[in-house]
Amino acid sequence: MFQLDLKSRKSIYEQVTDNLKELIMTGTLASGEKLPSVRELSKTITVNPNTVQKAYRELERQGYIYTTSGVGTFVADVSQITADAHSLELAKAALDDAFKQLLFLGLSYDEAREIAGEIMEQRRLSDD
Amino acid sequence: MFQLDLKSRKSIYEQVTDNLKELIMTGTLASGEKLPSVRELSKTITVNPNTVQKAYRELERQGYIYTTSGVGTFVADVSQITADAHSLELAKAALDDAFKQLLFLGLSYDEAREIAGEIMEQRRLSDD
Amino acid sequence: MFQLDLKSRKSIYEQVTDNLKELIMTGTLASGEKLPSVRELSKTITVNPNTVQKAYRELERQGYIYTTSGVGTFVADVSQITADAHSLELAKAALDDAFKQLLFLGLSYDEAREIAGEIMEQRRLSDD
Amino acid sequence: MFQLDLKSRKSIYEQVTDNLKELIMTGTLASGEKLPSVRELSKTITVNPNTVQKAYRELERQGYIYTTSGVGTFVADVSQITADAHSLELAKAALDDAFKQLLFLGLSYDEAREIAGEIMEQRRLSDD
DNA sequence: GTGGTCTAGACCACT
DNA sequence: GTGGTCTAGACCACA
Repeated sequence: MFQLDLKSRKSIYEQVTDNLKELIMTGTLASGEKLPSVRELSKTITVNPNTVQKAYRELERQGYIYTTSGVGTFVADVSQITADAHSLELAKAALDDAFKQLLFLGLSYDEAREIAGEIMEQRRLSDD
Repeated sequence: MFQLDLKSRKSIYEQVTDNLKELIMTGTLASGEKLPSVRELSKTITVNPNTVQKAYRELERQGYIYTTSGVGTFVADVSQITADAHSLELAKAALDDAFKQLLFLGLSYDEAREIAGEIMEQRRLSDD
Repeated sequence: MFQLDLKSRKSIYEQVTDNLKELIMTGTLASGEKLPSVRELSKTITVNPNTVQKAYRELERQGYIYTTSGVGTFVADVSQITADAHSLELAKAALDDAFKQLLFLGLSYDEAREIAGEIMEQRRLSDD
Repeated sequence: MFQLDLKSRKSIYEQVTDNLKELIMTGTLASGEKLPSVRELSKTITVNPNTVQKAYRELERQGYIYTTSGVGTFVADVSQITADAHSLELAKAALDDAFKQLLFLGLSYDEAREIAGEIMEQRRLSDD
């Protein structure tokens, strides 16, 4: 389930965040479902509890989960999630950047476009 | 020319690297052309010389520029640049990540795909 | 362990890099083992932390070590290391150069060849 | 004749020195023969005169050439050149270093040894 | 003038 | 605690 790469330049909490976000958005973690506790998850994936904590906080801030104090953390109703302008701009910039990376690697525009197409195609089934 | 954002998550030297890479790959800086000296550029963009140097070094390592000791730094023959497997994987992962960001923002697959298409289309003209 | 020569033409960070590379490739530092922290090593060998960092960064780029953010630096799986064409050419050129030096010192071809043989023989035991 | 690589990390004066040394040691420039003047050579190979000057000084210091003031620079009797202990140690260290580079690139000992053998074999004909 | 290295000291994000 | 970045200022070799 969880794909953590300690050798990656991405910080661990970010990887945890992304993993959970993916599980939520693909419905593997259903709306209203209870998430494992911080301590539990940190044991499962052998990561510092503070790191998991930070991931949970981040997801809550972004509206993907919510916490009922003393009870636990639960998956929010993701159908309500809507792109705020700021996050959208960030995501667009990230995509532009990534595409630029492909181009600047020496690929032709068409090659880069095809590779991008393949990558996005693989996301078609797993989402939405 | 140079777009530096001190608040960005991207480090300064990385932004300098990317800016120069873009200028080189779009031909604004022609092959063989002399780059501004480290000190000169550092003054122009009001950044520490060490930071500029780090960017230059990175670009040299990646084959975009070369240095003649005591003379200066020059744009390499970018037509020879070829994507090594490792960098290609990184770029692909970055693109996948960025596309995921779009999807997880609540956009439908088709919406995300269209936005991505527009972004990439804008890169068609500026590059080869 | 560490042989640093401040008078050498080789820069310090390069000497640190080479020293560590040798320790890694000979197995003295085992795969997965934690390297001393940048600050720690810098104290041990009385060198500025930035210098050590530069060495670590270089080793990471070359695949000998990897970093887990906030945790530390570790020895990578060196059995996976494979010579890229560019580095191989550089190494070959360096060897050709060194052998030329011997010849140009006035030694006969056979003398130079014998000396070279002895030097390389001494590397047989310490490496795989 | 002259192989200069401005993109190389080797300084230019060093490359000039090595080139001349090779021409001398292979007999292409015979003992007693007059070398081109500094200004002349600097024009021929389009290099700063100071750089050529430095190369000549270095060669003179090492005994490969001698200058008769006002007359010109001449090739010395290289059969008399004999390896001083210090230079020999330096050359040996360089060779050891280069061979280590090969090994640390992931090559097996035997592979490295074979590559080294090929490189040195190519020097057999051109020298001595 | 050029790039390259080193030190000292500071700040940051992450675990 | 960890690594990563940045600044300031200095020194060096090379052209």
